Amino acid sequence: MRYSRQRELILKKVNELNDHPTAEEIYEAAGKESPGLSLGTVYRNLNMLADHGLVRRVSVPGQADRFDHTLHQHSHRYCTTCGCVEDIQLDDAAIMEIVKAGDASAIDYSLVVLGTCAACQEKLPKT
Amino acid sequence: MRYSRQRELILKKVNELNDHPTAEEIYEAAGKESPGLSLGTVYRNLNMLADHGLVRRVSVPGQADRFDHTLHQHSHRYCTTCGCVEDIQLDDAAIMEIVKAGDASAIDYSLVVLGTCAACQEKLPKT
DNA sequence: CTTATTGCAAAACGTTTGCAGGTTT
DNA sequence: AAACCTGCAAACGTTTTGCAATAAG
Repeated sequence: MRYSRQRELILKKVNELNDHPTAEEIYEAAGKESPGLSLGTVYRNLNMLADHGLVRRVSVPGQADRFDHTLHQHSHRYCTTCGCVEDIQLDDAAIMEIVKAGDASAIDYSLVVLGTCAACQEKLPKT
Repeated sequence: MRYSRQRELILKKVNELNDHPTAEEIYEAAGKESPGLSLGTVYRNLNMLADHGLVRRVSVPGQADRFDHTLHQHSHRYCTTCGCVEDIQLDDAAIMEIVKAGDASAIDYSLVVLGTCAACQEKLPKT
């Protein structure tokens, strides 16, 4: 992979926007710093970076893919109220064990939990 | 939800095609039995059926959604070689426990394992 | 008779791709 | 100079939507 200004910028933005930006959001953010940047380039680079393990792709059912600067295996919660995506801390090693018990060929897994984020839980008090 | 011939047929096809058909595949199959059926109607009905819990939507990263007649919680394997999707038997209760431990708000989860299906493992012997 | 549902076609959406020109090595 | 990367725009596959016509209750 040859160096390019655009790729460096895109990677920087994925790290800066440490929520889980979509390609579109990365495009917006990076475009301010590099006018003329094209959305196609953002997609091409995100794919390359993901292939090389420099960012993680987070696929949320029914949504645009998101990109995560955190590289180690971890799971996500999709908030069914506001639609945000956040990292959640699960015992991923234990899950991987269960997964391997059911399918020895497993090399990875993607786990998205449906739930409610902290912010939305406050807004919907059920005291 | 009012009765409709098309909806009944679509539900029947999801049950008959007990692999994990996409909307397109259901459209093909149902179209033979009901010429003039439109793809839009298939999508509308699959959404309705899924909302009412009569079918399950299976979202596989980067692919068209698939629909599953099996209603209870269960996980899937996406074969990284041939791209097929199959049910896998995991200890889902144990996973749900781990999930709830990490996120008390969890109401459901979607777990897709990346691995190799039985057919592909035979074709790639590593004896 | 009222309202849900249909077929159709157009469009929305996220993403990929072909190409000609520019950049990196 | 060769290979890679870019911007642009067109195309892609999937899914949703507006509409007038039809079917269900």
